[in-house]
Amino acid sequence: MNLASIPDANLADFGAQVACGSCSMNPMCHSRAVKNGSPSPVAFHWRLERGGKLYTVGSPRENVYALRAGFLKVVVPDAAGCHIVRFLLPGDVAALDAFAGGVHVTEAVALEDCEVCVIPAERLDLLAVCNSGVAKLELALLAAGLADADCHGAAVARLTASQRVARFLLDLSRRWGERGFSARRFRLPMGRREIGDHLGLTMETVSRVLSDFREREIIALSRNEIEIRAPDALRAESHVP
Amino acid sequence: MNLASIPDANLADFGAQVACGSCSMNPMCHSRAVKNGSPSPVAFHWRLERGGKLYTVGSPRENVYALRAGFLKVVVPDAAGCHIVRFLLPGDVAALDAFAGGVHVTEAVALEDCEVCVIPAERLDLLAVCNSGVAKLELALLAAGLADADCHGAAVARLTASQRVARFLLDLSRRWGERGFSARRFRLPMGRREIGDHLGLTMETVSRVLSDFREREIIALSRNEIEIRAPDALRAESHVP
DNA sequence: CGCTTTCTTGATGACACTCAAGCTTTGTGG
DNA sequence: CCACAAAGCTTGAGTGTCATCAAGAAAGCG
Repeated sequence: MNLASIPDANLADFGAQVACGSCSMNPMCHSRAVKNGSPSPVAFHWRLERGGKLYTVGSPRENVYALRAGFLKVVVPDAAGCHIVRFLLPGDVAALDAFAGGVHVTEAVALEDCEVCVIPAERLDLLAVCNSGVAKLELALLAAGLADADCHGAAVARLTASQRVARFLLDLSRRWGERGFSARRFRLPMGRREIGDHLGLTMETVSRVLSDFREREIIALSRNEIEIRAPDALRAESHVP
Repeated sequence: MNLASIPDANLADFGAQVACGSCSMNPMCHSRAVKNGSPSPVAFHWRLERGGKLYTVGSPRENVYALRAGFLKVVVPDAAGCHIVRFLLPGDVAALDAFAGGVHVTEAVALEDCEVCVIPAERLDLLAVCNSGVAKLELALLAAGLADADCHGAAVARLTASQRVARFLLDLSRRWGERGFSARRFRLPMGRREIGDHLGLTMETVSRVLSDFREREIIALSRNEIEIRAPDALRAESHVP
């Protein structure tokens, strides 16, 4: 069954559904091979409760997932305190990290109830062999992830706390915007501690920086939601002086 | 011309030549398609002087490179001070970052005189279409790079200066070992400042940590060379207590 | 040999972490 | 519906690690 054929009623209780149009996997779901009768890449959908894990460290590569609704964090349980590698929004793809050794080196945890499109790895491999467009899509997704990771590493290594938080907010804003949602006002599905775990800061520091931005009227905050009042000020804050 | 067919005399002045056997691209050079008469992936070899750039930020995707001799640093010129994303040793592959947008988002600079196998992107794409093993190799290389980047990001975000330096040394040691060189005693082709730019530290801090390790007889140092005297102590130092 | 570059070492200070307490929101059971 | 508990957030005070500034030593290079 293809994504487009899922009746909306099944997802009625999800607020932020992604249109398939802005999903990273979209080109694959609509590839010529699929139209010509190849099995659809999406085997089925899966619900995941808040706190549930899509896959864990060490588990074998079985599926790739397109996040349809909800939010995930991708975690490296390496150091004490668990570093959060990235947050995934609807339309993002998870489980690309097992292409190397056939085993996951990270784990993906639901920040709230999620729904994902499950794409069996075998089926994906089959599609990639038949269709070079799919193979290129895989490469592009991985390369984009690599570029993001490198950029994030650079930021965490060199920037001050305010710069990191400013960047983080701008990044989230951009990604929401790319999906057709408001880039000025959006939900923050992760807690302060999780933002800190992502940016290499403590919960307290994140809270202090956000309070500072609020006092300077750069942002407005309500626990789980944020409004960016002065994007330019935020950009100025995020750059090296 | 294939790698194996290059007479050794051409490379006589390179000390640390990699055996093709330990090159990441090895499976591709010896793929069935190549044996059956497909064009060899390596179009030609290229020399690069110390300080020269293999590719720069914004340049289009033209080639992929296998580092045959010498050392490279991969740099994100994003922040002031230029963050060094990773160092490449002989046998490593460069220029994988342009698969996403078709444009490089990093640049690769030679730490000393280098020789690289130049693999035209078109030829690689062609091979990947014909041979799913090559396609899988590309994916595996990218996924491994992604895992490394995530892991490095986590380390830089959460570890102390000594922990980061210890990890860096152990990582270099492991990689030299994997290539058949001594994992106990090896060259440090990069300067202190460059180590710092990689680890998110200053030159001075790197120097202090190295001096400390030397005083504790964990390592022995001579500017460009290092001997790891107590690997276990280094491992202990690199872990979170 | 003098020059430049790189590395080392010291003193000082800033930024973010730690510890700690109070506050707000969320969830649960009577 | 309220009271209470639990979790998360905010804010403050003190401390430690690492950056900064600065000067001197060692190594490379013409």
